[in-house]
Order: sequence, then structure tokens, then C-alpha cells
Amino acid sequence: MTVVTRFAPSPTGFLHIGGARTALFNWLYARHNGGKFLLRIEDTDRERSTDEAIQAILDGMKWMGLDWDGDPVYQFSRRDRHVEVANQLLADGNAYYCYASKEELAEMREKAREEGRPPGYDGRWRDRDPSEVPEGVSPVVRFKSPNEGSTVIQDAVQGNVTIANAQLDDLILLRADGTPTYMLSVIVDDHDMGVTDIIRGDDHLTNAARQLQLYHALGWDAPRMAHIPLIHGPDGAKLSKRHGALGIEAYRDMGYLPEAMRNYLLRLGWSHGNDEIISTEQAIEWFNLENIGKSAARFDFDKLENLNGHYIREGDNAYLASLVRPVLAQKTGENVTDEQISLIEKAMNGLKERAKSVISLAESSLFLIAKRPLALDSKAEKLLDADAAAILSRVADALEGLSGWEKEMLEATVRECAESEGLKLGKIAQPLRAALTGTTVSPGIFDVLEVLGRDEAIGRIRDAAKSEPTT
RNA sequence: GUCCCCUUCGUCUAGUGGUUAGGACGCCAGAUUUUCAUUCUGGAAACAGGGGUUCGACUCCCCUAGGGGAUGCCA
Repeated sequence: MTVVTRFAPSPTGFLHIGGARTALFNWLYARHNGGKFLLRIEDTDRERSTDEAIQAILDGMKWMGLDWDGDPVYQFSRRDRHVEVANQLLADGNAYYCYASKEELAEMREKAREEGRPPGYDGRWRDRDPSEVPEGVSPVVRFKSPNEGSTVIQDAVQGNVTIANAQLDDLILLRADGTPTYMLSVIVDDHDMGVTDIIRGDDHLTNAARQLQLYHALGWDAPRMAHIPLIHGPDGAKLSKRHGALGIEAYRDMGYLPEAMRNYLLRLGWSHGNDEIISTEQAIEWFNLENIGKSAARFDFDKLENLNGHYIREGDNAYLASLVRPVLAQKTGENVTDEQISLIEKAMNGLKERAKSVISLAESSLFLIAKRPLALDSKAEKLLDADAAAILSRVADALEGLSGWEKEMLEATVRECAESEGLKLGKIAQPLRAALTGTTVSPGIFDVLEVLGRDEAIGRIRDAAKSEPTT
């Protein structure tokens, strides 16, 4: 049977990191097995679902590079089908109308707690005579779940998990207003969509038992299940919207690459021996359910950043330049020209070696597109004293005499200057760097010299030396 | 309260009865170097506790502790 997985977020907020990992695992599993990966938007909570959230989820998925098969399924649009199944359950005697009020429910919960019993609805309308139905109360439809025995979840990650049926109360299938609840909708949709494997957070583990009972009552085969552990924040607490969980777009804005996110998230909870750097292609080849860990993991920015640095260093120069472009535009408040981008692309080898994020890549590119005279930071300014100015002036003279402008000859020339001045290369390189970049940190100085080009480079050196050509 | 799950360096993890308990991030030291990074070398750092089972337990069982999840007319 072809594998069919799905990612089923509810659009009540953005796509957070845990959801992104769940989506990734489902995607990898489907791709690994040559199956389908479906997307279903669980928007049955009309109060809290928003179009903005749907858009954020779609955008987040696209950014992560997780493409789904077919069109997204909007759960709310399938409500008639859900009601139909509820009616079938009713007709088969597997469901019933319940007229209990919210107050009664609250009482039941409190009482159960006091008596140390499993909490929940006590089933008072399970077998009640229709003549007792109160006036003017619209009932909910409840599932008549088994009271005896137990339900075993054969989970691909958690192993066999047994839950006593007495622990599970009669859940609501249809609300008083006639709309289906999540518990009903998921199983109907998973069944109708032909989902074979459900991979989701283990906060759904108890739900799984309830859903299994429903599958059983309906005479349907249940999909295979894999409940993956949740991701915690750096402090070990639950990573939730309330606790500083960020939407996936926040990571994009912080300058993380999607390939780094994929690698990091994959490794958070899944392993393949000692492998750390795992490309997406490799991940598709290797991914399985067996190697998913059972314990919750903490999110660690340091490791993400390290991976991000790796993928930036490995990244294609034109690709990186294109990512830098909007950041630069935002930082300078000006439009970035194609010429400037090609300049940055040319300098990319030196730039990307030093970057940990697209943001820092953009920041270190700034000097390339700066206008003369350069603004100097305080350290650069300190470096450019009178002595330095005099030396730079002579360096400018020497460079001006050059017939070409290739890195090798630039380096040879500067080294000669150092030798004739009786100075170590560093004594010239640092002032030169300050003059050319306005800072004390940059790619190799000869690369900078070459990329900047003759006129711009000499101009910047003269600016710093406050000198005119001597000839 | 009730039920379920988890527990190897600070963090992510490998390990499936016999290992000097391995790797990665981070940290520390050193090498390379025109700055910063990269790269390379080395170092400190862990089996939650207690009982069993066994010739032998990180690996199997039980208990305790700690952590997490569920307990909605949310998903």
C-alpha cells in the first residue's frame, strides 16, 4: 500500500517550530516511501481560525521547502460528511444525544476529582429514556464508548500503550449547534483521505485511544500511528505560544536558512548513528520511524546557528547574494542595484566564511556598497593615526603604479611595501582594512582590494590618508 | 486528583548484557593567520537514586524521585 501522510495544523496561530518538525517528519516519511504528503487545515474552530494564520502556515511550509501533494483540504468544508458519519453512529446505536448542561459537567468533574476517579462525563444520558428529554435544550451527540476492557495503541515510536477504557469518557461528536468536533473530523478525514500513517505530537497520544475506539465502532481500519515527543524551550519548559515559541517566519527573519532548519529539526529527535550534517536528499533516503527518540528535546540556538554557518559556507554565491539583497535594502533604506549585488556575489567566498546568518552576511557586505568617504567605526578611526596615514599614502602610490588589478599582484605589492617600511604585514593590513571597509573586521584584505576595484579602492585609501596622488 | 509517556556530558544524541561509554554543539587550551572567522589538534564534561535478575548491567524487571503530556461543546 502506498504511504499517505498528512500534516494537519489548526489555523489558530502561526506555524511554530514543533509543527514545522511534525510537518518535516511527515514529508520525509512520504518522500522516503514514494508516497503522498497531504496538507489539511483543521479550521473547524470557527471562533479562532483566521485567514492570516492559514496564510502563515502555507508560507511557512513553502519556506521550509515542504511541498504537499494536491490542494490543501479545509476541514470545515467537509462538515456535512462529518455529520453524516455521526448520524450513522447514532443509527447504529454507537452514539446518543446528551442534554447535560455545562454546570452539570463541571459538577461531574469536580466530584470525580474528589473521589479519585477518572475525570469526565459520567454517561448519564447514555441509556436514558427519550421521555425525559428537557424542553428547549439542544443536545450534543456523544459517542457511546466502551466502558470495559482497554484500548492498545500500537505506536511506531511509543511502542504499545494500553489505556483502560474506563479512563475514557463519552466524547462529544457533534456540538449543540450541530457542528462536528475535532475528534470526529480527524478520523473521518484521515479515513476518507486514505491516510496510512499518522505522525503527530505525543500530546495526541490519549486522543489516539479515543480515535481507535471510533475507528472500531465504524468498522474502519485505523492508520498506523507514530507519536513524536514535543520540543521544549531552552529552559526545559513546554514550548508554547505563551512561552516564547516563535513562528517559523521569525527564524527566517533571524537569517536562518531553510536547509539548516531542516537539518536541525531532523536531528532534534531523530538520529542516524553519529551523522550530524545531513542533506535533505540524504534525509529522504535515510528517514524512518524506528530512529525517532522517545524523550522530549530542548531547542538549542547555538547548534542551529552552527548548522546555519555550515550551510551558508556551503551555499551557492548567487543564492546567498539574493537572500542578502532584501536585508541590505532594509538596512540601508535604499534600493540595492544589480551592480551592487554582483559585487557582493564576487566577494561572497570571503564573506560567507565568516557569517552565521543571512543577517550577519548582509552586515558584513555593507562596506562593499558604502559611498565614499566611508564612515569609520571607533576602532578603525583609532587605527588610522598620522603614521598610518603616511604609510597608506605610500601604499596608494604603489598601487597606482600597477598595470593590472589581480589579487596576486596586489598582495605582492602590499607585501613589498611592508618590507621596505620594515613593518610586519599586519601593521599595514589593519590600517588598510580600516581605510577600505571602515571597520577592523573583514574578509582577506587582498580580496577586498581586488573586489572593490582600482578606482574605488585607491579612492578609499586616499580618503583615509587624506592624501592626493604625488605625481 | 486520575491516566499515559520520558530520564546517557550544560544541550542534541550513539549505544540494544561484556565498550577506556562514542559523536556533535557549546566551553577551555594550542596550532595556522593580515583582522575576524574558517580549519586543525588536544582537554574538561554523562549513564537520576535504590533494589533485584545475571558470572556480568547504561542496556532486562520493580520501586522512588524528577520532568512532560492528557484530562474542553480547542485542535
